[in-house]
Amino acid sequence: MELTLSLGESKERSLEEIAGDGGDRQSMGMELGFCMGLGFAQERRVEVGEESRGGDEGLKVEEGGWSVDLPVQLNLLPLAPIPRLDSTQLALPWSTEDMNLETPPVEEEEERAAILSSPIRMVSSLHMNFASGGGGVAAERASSRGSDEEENDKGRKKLRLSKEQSAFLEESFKEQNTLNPKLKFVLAKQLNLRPRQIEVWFQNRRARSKLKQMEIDCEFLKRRCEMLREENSRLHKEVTELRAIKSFHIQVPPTTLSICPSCERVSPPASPPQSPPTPR
DNA sequence: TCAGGCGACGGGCTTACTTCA
DNA sequence: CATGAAGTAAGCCCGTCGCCT
Repeated sequence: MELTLSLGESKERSLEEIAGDGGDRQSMGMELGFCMGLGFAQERRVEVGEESRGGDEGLKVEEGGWSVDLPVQLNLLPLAPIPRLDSTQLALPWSTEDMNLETPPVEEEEERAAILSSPIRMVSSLHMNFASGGGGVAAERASSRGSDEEENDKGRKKLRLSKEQSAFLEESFKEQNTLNPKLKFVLAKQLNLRPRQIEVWFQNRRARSKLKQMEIDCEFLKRRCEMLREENSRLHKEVTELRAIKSFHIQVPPTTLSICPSCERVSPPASPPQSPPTPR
């Protein structure tokens, strides 16, 4: 789905341009991308790839929605594509599915390297061990989930991540909303979850973030639409007035017209036509 | 009891890589 | 050796299910 909205006459960028050469077309497929021009003098731009990135951007996203300060052009863009690591390059010695967390397969050094190479510095600074009871009941349930699943193939086990686990993942997501294989395994190990769970969490998080962003954008567009409607009606009124003046101008010879010094409007001559024009 | 949140899953698509004729 | 088709693996998105609060 590519939503393109264009209002007004300001110059806009096409989605193709926005996507750029290096854009990941696959992930672009469902990204919300639109460009809205409103025909004002300045240009502002908001890039949306993650949830509500308020701050220094031209448009601030607040709890209640957008704080509108008359943007001219709004471009919602996907984040720059993040290069994926090939799993074969990583030479991971364990299966990507059903990893046995009881015996951590990541070498300490590898893990350290993954952490350091990752933009998620929180990972290294927090480096919690959720396996040692820090994760609470959910973590315990999570740790025993592997064997549970083998016993219980038919029904999917419902797991609630602990607050700590959620917060940790949230921090990771803020830094980078996509996973590379190494990071996935590092997070899985640190949170005592399966890599698949990390993967699913990120997928769901992206989906929900996108949904939330769309709601915000929708709200913003509604407001803009309303503002434009009001302006449109105001301009219509002005046009009507000008037309009335113009038609009057055609009927009355210019020599008989006068301009009111106070309101600067063209006034018809006072009757009778022989008398000098009197300002209104 | 009901609604919403959220973890989990399956299916479809794309991309990168490998194999083979 | 170069090349294109077919196969495979992995990741992502989307829609949905169903448990839990």
